[in-house]
Amino acid sequence: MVRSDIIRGHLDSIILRLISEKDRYGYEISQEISLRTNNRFQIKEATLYAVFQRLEKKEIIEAYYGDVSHGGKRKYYRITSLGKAYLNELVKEWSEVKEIIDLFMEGLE
Amino acid sequence: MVRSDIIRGHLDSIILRLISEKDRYGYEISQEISLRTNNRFQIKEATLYAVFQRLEKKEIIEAYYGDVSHGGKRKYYRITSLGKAYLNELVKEWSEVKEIIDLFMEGLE
DNA sequence: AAAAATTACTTTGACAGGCAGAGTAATGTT
DNA sequence: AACATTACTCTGCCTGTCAAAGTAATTTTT
Repeated sequence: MVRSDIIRGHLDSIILRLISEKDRYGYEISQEISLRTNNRFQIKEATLYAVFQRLEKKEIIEAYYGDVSHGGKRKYYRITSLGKAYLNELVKEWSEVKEIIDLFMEGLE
Repeated sequence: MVRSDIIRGHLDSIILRLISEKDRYGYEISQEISLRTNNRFQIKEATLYAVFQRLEKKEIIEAYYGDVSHGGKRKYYRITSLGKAYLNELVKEWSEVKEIIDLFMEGLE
């Protein structure tokens, strides 16, 4: 399990990416992250919903209620056009961050 | 300039790596980071000295005073054997973090 | 030689992201 | 009925980073 304070700051990217594939609800995203990372990383509930609030406030995502299938009512999120642009920036930023940190980690692997 | 909250959590690695090359003092590290990253990233003074305190407390680095050359007295840091082991862990962790985040950033570049 | 710039470190207080823990509510399973 | 699971919300705390202000010595400029 990867420490979450090392992923810190990249949660927006991860969540946005998943929402950009298709509209999703919180619980689904949480499970999808565990699944794709093979349980090497799990997002905490409190964190996930905090991210939603932040992104919604910035109009990067928007919410609508879906049907109640099983369990509580699902709140779906879709990415806005602003959000798509933002995600694009994040992707570029990530490749720059990788370069920079690699500069210092090289020769130690 | 890369946002520093995206580098957050990797400062220990960057600083430790530089100290592991040879004993260094704060100001030197700050300049070395700017230099190596070509000013794409600059560490803030307050942050740098906070990192030193944290690492010293955990016995990952240790300090000694060097000669006063120009400006204030230099406080040098050396990496301890505990620190070397820790740095090793950080390097491994970094490659895992890269893998995980890349999982979500793929197909968007 | 006084003034300004640079080198070098420290401390305080604030902010933001992440999280534990507790709670609400509906549905499915035993 | 009791329990497990799905699903979301809220409060209060912790930690890392940073702006701002300060101390102090040396070098450069005027």
